[in-house]
Amino acid sequence: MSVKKQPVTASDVAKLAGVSQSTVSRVFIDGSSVSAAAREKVFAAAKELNYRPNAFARSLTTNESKLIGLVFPDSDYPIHMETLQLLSKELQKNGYSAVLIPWELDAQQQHSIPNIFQYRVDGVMAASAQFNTALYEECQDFNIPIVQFARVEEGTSCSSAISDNYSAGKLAARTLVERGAKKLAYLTGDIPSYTNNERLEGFTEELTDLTGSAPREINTSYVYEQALEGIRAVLAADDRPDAFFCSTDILAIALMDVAKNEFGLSIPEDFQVLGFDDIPQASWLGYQLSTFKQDFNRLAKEAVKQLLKQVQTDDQTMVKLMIPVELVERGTLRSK
Amino acid sequence: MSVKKQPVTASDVAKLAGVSQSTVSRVFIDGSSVSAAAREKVFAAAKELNYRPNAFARSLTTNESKLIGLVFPDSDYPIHMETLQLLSKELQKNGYSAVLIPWELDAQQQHSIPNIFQYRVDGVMAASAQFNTALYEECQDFNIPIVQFARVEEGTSCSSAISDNYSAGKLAARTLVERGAKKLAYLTGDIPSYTNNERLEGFTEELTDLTGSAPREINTSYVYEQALEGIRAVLAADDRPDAFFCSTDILAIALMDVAKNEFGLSIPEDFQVLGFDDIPQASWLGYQLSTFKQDFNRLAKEAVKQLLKQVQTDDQTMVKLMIPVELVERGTLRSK
DNA sequence: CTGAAAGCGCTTACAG
DNA sequence: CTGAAAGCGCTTACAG
Repeated sequence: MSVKKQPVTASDVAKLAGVSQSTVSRVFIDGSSVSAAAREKVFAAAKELNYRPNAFARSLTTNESKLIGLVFPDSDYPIHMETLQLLSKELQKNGYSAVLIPWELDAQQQHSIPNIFQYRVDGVMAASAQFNTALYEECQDFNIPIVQFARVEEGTSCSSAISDNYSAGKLAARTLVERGAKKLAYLTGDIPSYTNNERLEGFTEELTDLTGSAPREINTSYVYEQALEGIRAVLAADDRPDAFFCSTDILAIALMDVAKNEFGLSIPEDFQVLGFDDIPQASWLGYQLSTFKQDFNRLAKEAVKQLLKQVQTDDQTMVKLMIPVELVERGTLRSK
Repeated sequence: MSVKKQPVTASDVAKLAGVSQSTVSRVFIDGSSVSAAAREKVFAAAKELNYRPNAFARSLTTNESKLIGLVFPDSDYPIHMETLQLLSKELQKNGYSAVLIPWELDAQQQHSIPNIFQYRVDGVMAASAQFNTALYEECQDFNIPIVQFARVEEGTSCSSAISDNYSAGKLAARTLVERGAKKLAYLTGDIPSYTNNERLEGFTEELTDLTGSAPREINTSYVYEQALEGIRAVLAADDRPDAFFCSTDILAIALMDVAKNEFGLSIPEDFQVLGFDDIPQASWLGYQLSTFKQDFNRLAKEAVKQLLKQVQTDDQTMVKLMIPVELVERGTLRSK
């Protein structure tokens, strides 16, 4: 074992400061009654000894760890890194730290999820696209609040902070119709999700209201390479849509890539495209994709706020926070 | 405060199993001597009560937390998410968990780094592009091993696992010259880094050996949007290079984007391009970028292995692990 | 192999 | 405001 420097404890500080250990402890607890004089002496001693309260010892008595388990996004989808930053910083701001819970566990490893609970996280933020049932049940068992970030798993009861996908869908329909689209399609991946359904529902309802007919729904894969084939089929057919609302920017980009590179088509002349997410690539020179931007900053703030509320109070009311989405116009829509 | 269920402790399990609390404890420690009979009884009781050893209590006595602080990548660079997954899973595999240390802290927040040390992480993995001096000093003070992932900060003494940038640079020069390039350039960003220097050095040395002259060095920004202007200037000038070795794929893509979209140039006809990283976009239809692929899987494995070695033994020898890089040929190089 | 007991570094009533 | 003491849930010599 490594020769770890003997850590300095509250008692060491107490000795140097000439006060009791209890007093040292109080100095580091907000709202404790300590005289200014004692406080000074303790701070001085603590600084000299480079003292840090031991969070483990603390949580042993307080029964709260100030640790939040973070189930983080699985794919390398371009915005996830930012999301993680936001979430982590927001937690930090509130005095909490994030412990990573790797989402991908095979059957044999399933038992390692419980391991995370050896650390007694106060709450769990689920930001992964996959939803881990074992994790969910474990949280239920231990009465640990869990909130879902930018996702909703149906059939579970946890709070969530998500973008207003339904309204985005409606706005997409309205916008595309306004710009003269006649044959609209909704291009999406292969994994069903609540957020995707909401978006499709909004899109369909609004379009039906406006034109009397529903959009064509095209299912392919969320993975660029695997989406290509399906897209080729759609573009090659006679009934090619003249407007696509894509459920991710990656899909929109895959669509544009095959349209331009393999079919010699122009956008928005041959068809209009609307994406979703506003990933960095959406603004690249070759794409200039019009898309919906999710307010991840606000999503993170709200999600953390809600989680901490559930952690710190008895109020376990499940709430679904809806954050508006913004249409970012670039070059893949016709002008009005 | 929330009504947290009273957690079940080793004593509860002991009572139910009809053994002492010490025995329960031993059952959950690998290598302790416990009779098979006792072990069975304890497991049964633990299962029934849904018992999880409290890691905080444990680390209070063992003086090790099995927690690794993870300073994670700052940008939304497309491969970082994968890296995080790999690192986190590798740690998990070894019985450790990762606590996030947000890298971006303004002056006022600098004190929040020390806070992370209230959790007594056993080691720190620095995977961020930025290097936080406060963190580094804190680690030194507390004698906490730190290893750098895919980066090296000069003037500090910590181990690191990085790609063999020097050899990649040499191979880039050799390859480009082989393919007939005469006017070679090295296109890079604005933030100097050890890894970038190594790559440039390899590139320069090999090129000088081969042709007698050094490459032209072009500095712009690592951010797509901000790189555009500099690239335009280079492409507009008379002395346009006929081959670019780019220090990131993002730069290579920005270069190709302006070349095609604004100058009507073709690649590799008008010039050849070699990237670095092999981000997902490199294989997109519109790019087909030839590039160097870093072996992040191996980097993660080695980095974790090294960190845990330093955590668990007295051997604090600083090592710099060099992982080979692979050239992925796609469409931006001429044929031999 | 196993139990009783001390101790890890804190917080928190309880007295004063 | 402050100190002495109990207690949080474990691990680990120490005896047996």
